[in-house]
Amino acid sequence: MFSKACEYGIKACIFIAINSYEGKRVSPKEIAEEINSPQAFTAKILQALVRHNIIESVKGAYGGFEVSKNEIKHIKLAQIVKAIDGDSIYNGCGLGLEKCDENHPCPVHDKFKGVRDELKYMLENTSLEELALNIKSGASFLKA
Amino acid sequence: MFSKACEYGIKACIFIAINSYEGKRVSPKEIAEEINSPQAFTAKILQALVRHNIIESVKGAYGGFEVSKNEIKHIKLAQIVKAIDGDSIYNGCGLGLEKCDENHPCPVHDKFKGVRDELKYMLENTSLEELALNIKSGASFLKA
DNA sequence: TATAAATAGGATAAAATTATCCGAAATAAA
DNA sequence: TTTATTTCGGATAATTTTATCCTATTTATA
Repeated sequence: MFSKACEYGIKACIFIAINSYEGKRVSPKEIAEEINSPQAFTAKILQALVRHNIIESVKGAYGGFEVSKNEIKHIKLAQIVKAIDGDSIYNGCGLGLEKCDENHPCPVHDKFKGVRDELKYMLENTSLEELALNIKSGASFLKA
Repeated sequence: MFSKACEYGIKACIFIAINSYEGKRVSPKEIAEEINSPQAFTAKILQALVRHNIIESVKGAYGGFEVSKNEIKHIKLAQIVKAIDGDSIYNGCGLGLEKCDENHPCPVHDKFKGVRDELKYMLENTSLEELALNIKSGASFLKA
């Protein structure tokens, strides 16, 4: 469904958000440990998220990654997914046709529409806040 | 969503089904042309589909790939997808956790449930027959 | 039985994704 | 201003996925 990079990106954002609530910046090292991901690879993904203005980084001593406390509730899963995997999950054809739309549908076009729309709705309506709070309360987990 | 191999596999099955209705066997060459895929790679996927008893192959002169006419309506997309991509699309965690279930859910576990169930329902209830008939009638297309 | 036409399958190669390493640049604090 | 800390970014490597090539094997027909 999502690439590894995207999975790491989502989990990283959640962990960063949790710490940002408490005014704490976190390093790629801490993040990688907490979400069980390769550190250097995770760092690359964090860079991409910074470039897409989803999270912020502060260089130098006492630096790290954070996300604006006010933004946490406004950041949706869709933004993170789009930043890392692009929008093929929304717009791409289920069978990989270059051109696939109502006028020239692939064999599963209509069948997929419902699934895709539900996925899209879910991604666009799930906020980082919601996911972070569930981790904090122990209702969900970032690693096995 | 699906791997390239799986996309090719689904399209190949549809084309084979269409021809099997008319008692015609088809070669990897014809298939690849019709579904716009690399021929040798497609041939490998056909072999896998044969091993999974989804399609049949006949070696030698006048041979080719076919699917039993009576089976076409009973073959579901789910079988093809499972044969090629495995069942990670059903059972795998959306965020890649080794262990992710009701008791130890990843952050998006519940959110994903609906999407995954709908996808599963769709794959299990869409028959090769239905897809093949839509291609025959010109309602959908195997390539752009 | 010989021949031509097909699939089967092993060995590689190319491309994309995932992952690692290391030095440069930035920054806070001593 | 120096130092320690930390992100940035380029280069490279490993792995997986996708793709190609070539030979062996099978089979219908002449």
